[in-house]
Amino acid sequence: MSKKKLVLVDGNSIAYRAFFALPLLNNDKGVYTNAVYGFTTMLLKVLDDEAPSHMLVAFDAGKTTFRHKTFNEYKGGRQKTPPELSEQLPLIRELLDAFGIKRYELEQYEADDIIGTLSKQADPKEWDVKVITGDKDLLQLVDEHVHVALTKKGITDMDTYDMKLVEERYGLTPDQIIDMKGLMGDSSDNIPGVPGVGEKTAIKLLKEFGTIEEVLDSIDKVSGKKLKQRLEDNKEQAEMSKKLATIEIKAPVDVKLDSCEFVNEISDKVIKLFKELGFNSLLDRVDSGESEEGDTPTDEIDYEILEEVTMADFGSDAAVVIECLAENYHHGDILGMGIVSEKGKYFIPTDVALKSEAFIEWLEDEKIEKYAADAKQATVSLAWKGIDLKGVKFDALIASYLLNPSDSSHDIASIASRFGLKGVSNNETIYGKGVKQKVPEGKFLSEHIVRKANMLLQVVPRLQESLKKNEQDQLFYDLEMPLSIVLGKMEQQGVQVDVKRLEEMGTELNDQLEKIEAKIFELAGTEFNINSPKQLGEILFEKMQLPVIKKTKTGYSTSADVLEKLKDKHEIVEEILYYRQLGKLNSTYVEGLLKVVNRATEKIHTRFNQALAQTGRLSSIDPNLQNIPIRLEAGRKIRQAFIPSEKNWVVFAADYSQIELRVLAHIAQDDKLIDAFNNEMDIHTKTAMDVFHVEKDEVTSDMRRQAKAVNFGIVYGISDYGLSQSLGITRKEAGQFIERYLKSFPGVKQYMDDIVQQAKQEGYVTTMLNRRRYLPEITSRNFNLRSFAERTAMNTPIQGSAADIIKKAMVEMAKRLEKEKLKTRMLLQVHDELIFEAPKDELEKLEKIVPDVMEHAVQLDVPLKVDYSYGDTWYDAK
DNA sequence: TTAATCACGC
DNA sequence: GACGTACGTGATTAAC
Repeated sequence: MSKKKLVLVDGNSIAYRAFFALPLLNNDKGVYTNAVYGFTTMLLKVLDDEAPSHMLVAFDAGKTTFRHKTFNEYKGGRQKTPPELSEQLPLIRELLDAFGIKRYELEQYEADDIIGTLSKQADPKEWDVKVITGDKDLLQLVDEHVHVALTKKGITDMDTYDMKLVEERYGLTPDQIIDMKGLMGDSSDNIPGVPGVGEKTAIKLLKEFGTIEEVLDSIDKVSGKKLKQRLEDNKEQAEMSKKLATIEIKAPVDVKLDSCEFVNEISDKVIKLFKELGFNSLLDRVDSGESEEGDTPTDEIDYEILEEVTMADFGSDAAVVIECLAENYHHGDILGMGIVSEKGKYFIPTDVALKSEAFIEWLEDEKIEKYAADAKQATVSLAWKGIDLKGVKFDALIASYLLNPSDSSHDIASIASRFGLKGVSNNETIYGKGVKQKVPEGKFLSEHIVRKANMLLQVVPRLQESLKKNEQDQLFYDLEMPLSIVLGKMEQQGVQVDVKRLEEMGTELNDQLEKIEAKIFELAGTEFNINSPKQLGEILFEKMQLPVIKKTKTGYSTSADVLEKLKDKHEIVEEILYYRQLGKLNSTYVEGLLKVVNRATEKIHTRFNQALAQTGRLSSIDPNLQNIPIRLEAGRKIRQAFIPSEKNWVVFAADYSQIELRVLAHIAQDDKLIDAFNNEMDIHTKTAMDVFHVEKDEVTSDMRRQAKAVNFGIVYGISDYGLSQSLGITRKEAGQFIERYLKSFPGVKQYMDDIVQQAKQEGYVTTMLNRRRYLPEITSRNFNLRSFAERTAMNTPIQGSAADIIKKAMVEMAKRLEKEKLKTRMLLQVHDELIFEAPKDELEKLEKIVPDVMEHAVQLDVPLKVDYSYGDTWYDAK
């Protein structure tokens, strides 16, 4: 096994160096950037030269350190850090975060001590360590496996010291560097040393005697009367100086070396930051610097445009790109197809492809393994053409998402640039955007598509390797890949809509809205746009003088919770709330849904985004079918418009009961919660019992309501503020409430503490099926950012595991329906709920199968419970 | 075109 | 005590 390479950077030292080495640059916004720039060039050079597998940048923490206890004047008299430099330090931190490089600082310790501790922690059998600094003191750390690179002049020019070079330059062992500094002192750190002793004398003495102690013990033998006297007079000072100069190698650093793992990918964040900072030359460097041979968008690429496919001889392991211009692949034509494999690079015009039996056979051959950039997109857009794409074993989109859900885009160009590959332009460059979007002519189009396929082929092995390293193979191959096929089928199947019913609702809503509008105008004494928060605010809080409850950045808040509080102040408020409610129904649901109904089939085809939500959930767009109203009856009626697509069929809906809290019980291993679920207790009542210390029959409905809100908060990771809002209590009370909850459920408390610690150590949290979410902000000094990251750390494993479970259930369900040869179709997923349409005569079977599959998707230490129902419309399946 | 506000679901 | 507070999608308005 090859050794791991750890690079430790002395952040402050390098920042200082960079600042003073470079002229005071500033970018177009007037922000000083010279230190950041210098730091970045150093970083890029180190990444290039050292190719570290692990990396950490240490910073000095506060003003005082443990050394001040020894010597109050330590670092005294030092010039204050110039503000032009200190204002750049946060940017450097941001930069490191963008690079995904771990950074660390520790109260009472200096960066040196962190570096010393970590470098000595690294087992020489496993690690090679390289320290980057501008401070000679760190040379004391050099040993067989720890090397120190010292900046010479500028910042990128460095000498690497091993034991030999230290000996060569100083004639001393690394340990003796400390003694040297003890003797000669250090004016920059205000370490006194022995007056009159400089580097030369110090080295001479140490060569002769070995250490300060030995020098002092045998002062008699020192030659030179003056020197003798000076040593005699400054004995204690010399010893203290040595102590000050000694780097602590047992500092309480709570970083595991393995958590400093570093992957050298230039992320979008880095690019974005470089742009903000105006680092254009660096942009070019990261853009083209590391690309493979013949691999930039301007380099030529050799490919064949096929005018006919009689023999589909593309081999296996082929990258397939089915290009659609329309964002919505349910309608919109295929622009063309790109195939790249060992056999060659090809562009196939859509018409050529569609009339080639051989090619279609190739696409449909399960045994021919293919790679896709977006498998669901490719599958569904081909399905609309009657082609059943099969054999897709790798989807780059999903792989990229699993590796880091927070990356902003997972298209081929973005993935490629993260690996430092630049052989493909992004879609926007080729097609433009907005109104200017158009398909480029001839070669531009085919070349772009082929480049994509070509790049796909290159990134696949890299993505595979990363997945393996993260132990996400199973998650990818056994869960998300099969799920994408299932989702594609659900999308293409679509949901039948009762258009007439929707239109009726629309007419009715419009009538009502008109009436309410008239009434509001009358009450207000004037006409205005009720939909404009600005105008509404003016009417309510200026003209009508209602009390201002809350303000927003731009004016008065008119949100529902504010209006709710003003209800009894004026009749108009209730009318406005009602107007809002109906307005929302009409515009978003009635009109919105009608807009996306396929007029020929009267079906709606949503698209599930499988690579977006940070927690692992799905999302649904065009339209969003995961937020169809249910809470209020008026809205719930919208569901009457969702009907089965065949006669004598029903809508069948099954949902997990309290899946998140069950997952929490399991993950946290909280005995009380586990018991509660094992005994099929009402979980909110049980929570109320424990939090309020009352018996079951003493739980009032208000207690239960509050307990429910707390449970809600636990599941969604809301803050004390969030809870205070939902319960209408103060933040303090909400905080105490949460505390009481955690006291009542010590297992949960333990879990919450542990998971935050873990996130700090590893930099990410995981779900039951090893989905990851990185939380770089968990070490932020900004309270808000850090708190948010902490809550996310607690919440993501819960919500994400729940997402894992229902996804697994969906894959199993699809298999089961097929195996049992049922006609029932899965249509929608709404986070903890699956919606089917089913022939009535399959109901009996479904009532067994659906709960069975869903409840046994995974094995937890508490039972999973599924409720189900069915009816003639979605509304009736309640 | 973009940001801000609001509202719907889980 | 900061400061803006689960995740999404979508409609609307208003300023650019």
